[in-house]
Amino acid sequence: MSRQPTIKDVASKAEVSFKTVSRVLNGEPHVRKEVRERVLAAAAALDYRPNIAARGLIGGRSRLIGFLYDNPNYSYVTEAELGALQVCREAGYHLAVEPVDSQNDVARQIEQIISSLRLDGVIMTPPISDDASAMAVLDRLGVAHVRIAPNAARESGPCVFIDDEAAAFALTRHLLDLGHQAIGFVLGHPDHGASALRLAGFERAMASAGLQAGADHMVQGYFTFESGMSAGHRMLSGADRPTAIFAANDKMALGVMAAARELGLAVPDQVSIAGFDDTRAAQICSPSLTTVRQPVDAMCQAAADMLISMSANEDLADPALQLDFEIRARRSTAAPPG
Amino acid sequence: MSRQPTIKDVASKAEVSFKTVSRVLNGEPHVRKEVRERVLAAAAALDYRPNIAARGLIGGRSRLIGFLYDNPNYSYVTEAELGALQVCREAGYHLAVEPVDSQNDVARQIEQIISSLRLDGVIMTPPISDDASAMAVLDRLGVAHVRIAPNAARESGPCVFIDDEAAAFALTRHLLDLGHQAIGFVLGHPDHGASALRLAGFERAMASAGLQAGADHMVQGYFTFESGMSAGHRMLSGADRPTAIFAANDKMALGVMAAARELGLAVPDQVSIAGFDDTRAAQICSPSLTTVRQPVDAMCQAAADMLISMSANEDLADPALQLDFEIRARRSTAAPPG
DNA sequence: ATTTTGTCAGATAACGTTGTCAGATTCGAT
DNA sequence: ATCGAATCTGACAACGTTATCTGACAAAAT
Repeated sequence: MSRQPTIKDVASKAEVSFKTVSRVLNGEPHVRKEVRERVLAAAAALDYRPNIAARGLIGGRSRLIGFLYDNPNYSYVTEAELGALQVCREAGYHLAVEPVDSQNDVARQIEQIISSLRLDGVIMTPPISDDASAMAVLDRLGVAHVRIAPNAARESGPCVFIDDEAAAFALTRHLLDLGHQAIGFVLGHPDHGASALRLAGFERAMASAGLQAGADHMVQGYFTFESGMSAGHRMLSGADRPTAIFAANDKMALGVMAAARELGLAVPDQVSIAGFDDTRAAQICSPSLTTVRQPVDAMCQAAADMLISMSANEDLADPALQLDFEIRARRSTAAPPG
Repeated sequence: MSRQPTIKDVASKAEVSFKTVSRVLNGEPHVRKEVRERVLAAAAALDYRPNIAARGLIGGRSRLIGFLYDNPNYSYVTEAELGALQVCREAGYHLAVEPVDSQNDVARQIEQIISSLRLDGVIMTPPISDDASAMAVLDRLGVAHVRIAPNAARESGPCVFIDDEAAAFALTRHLLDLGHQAIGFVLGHPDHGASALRLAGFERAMASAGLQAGADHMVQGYFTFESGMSAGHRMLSGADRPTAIFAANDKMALGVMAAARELGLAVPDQVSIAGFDDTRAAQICSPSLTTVRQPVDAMCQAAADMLISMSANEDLADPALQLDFEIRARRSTAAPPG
């Protein structure tokens, strides 16, 4: 276990001052090519790696990006993390993952995380990407941030999103095109910004077909399996049950599917079910679930890219980036019975 | 955006030298109670938080713990992360999450991560907790590490695990107690250490009942849904199909369940299915899956605790910590038909 | 009263890097 | 040859903290 080589070790090996080594390593100009190569060779020979703490101390830049979330959805978080991580690593940055408990004082938690870690920037995933107090803290501390799929205030700062409204519209159209008319909708968690947009897309598609979902075909859910199941029970037990149910996320759709099974209704023969997110479970379940794919990893890749540019004081080409969604039509949807 | 308060700001507010502040904040002795309280009050008033970079620079301790994984299982990783994170935060540490690609040179990747981040310690999750070259690098660099659920060399360093063999034994006993005799087994990924142990537990339980699984009732899987499905097809299409199948993890069990459904076999009436891990999907699926619960979060909490103690140069009470598993008997297992 | 011991507090040096500035060298133009 | 400008290089300070040493003071022992 030998000491890590420092910049001075490289300097003496390359027979230059340690400042010159610093210049070479940071790609600064004014170094002769011959010297540059000598330094590079020495650094490589010693397998030198700069001390991130020392760098952070002087420059204020920690080369650390925070990934903040409060999301019980495992696959979402992991996929998001992976996307961010990939970009970070390529740029020599690292990711500090920090769960936040949005029940308690979010602003305080975030302030703690930021100031103890001196993060260069943070990625805010839903639902905290819509937490106004959290955003206020970030602004006050002057910390760069990119929001993933926020609902409100897309103009007010960098963010990455898909067009939830258009996606919900497209998925509803898919159901309408199959011939469904009585379509139920399970609303998402009221605190998640996307919920309202998905509802709007659903309603617009219905209206475009001259239809309107009845009040008993619109049930509030909370993005959980259980809430989907109870919503499913409620809609499918009624007299005029819908022939298709669109749940605002996959977990609720799986809940609806469980309810259908308990009630002895075949999917998709008697009732079609669709979700939103394209989680792994949507691919695995039986029948596989028709859903909307959000490019979660690409979104977080883009976010990390933006933050790294920002911390290098570059201007962002586009602070509000919209990525494409994709409809994944699978086995859980089919033409209505009769 | 005002500058973060430094230790000197606290010092001048409390009217002591900045070194005294440092003493108070680090809980060092030789500070009068009155002074200590004055300093604490000043620190609180300024909302002072130490600069982690400066600390890391001087002490060599980064207060950063690495969480290394190469595991396609989302829920496992997230739950593990959460457990570690919780402990870290309480102790003022942070977690750097680093996926590793075990296809390529693991040792080199780890060396890069460690030396660029100066991690105080790393948590190694399966399957890399069994990668000998990775362990060799960690030893060489003198980085503290705790392995989660390793197979090999439990004596050779700190680790946390459950008794996979006993758990597989207990679950197999559960099937035997229900009256099953023809029990199939889907083996885990050969690179994961737990696979061999789970197989051993299964075989011991079978032997204890005077039984032995035939070769066509033992199929190699790879911990994926797809491998489980193909294994299920193979076992359930044969002439003497088993009345119960025990898959070495939940994903494969779900695959077996899908295969059963495709073959028109009712679960659990015609065939019982059991898994291992108690993933979220095991609770959600229909019928819900009988499985073994590993306390993944508790395991990682313990690992983080151990690393923090180690970085404070404390001795570990027990470098090889065994936690308890739990059998979750659910709806996917029942008495055999007939 | 004087010495010894112990407790408390401060001054100063380090940690490894980047920023600032000044000095040295090279080159082209007079 | 001589100067000016550009290019290159190095010395030194700075970042915010902890470690080490040294000094001041009080209490206890002579």
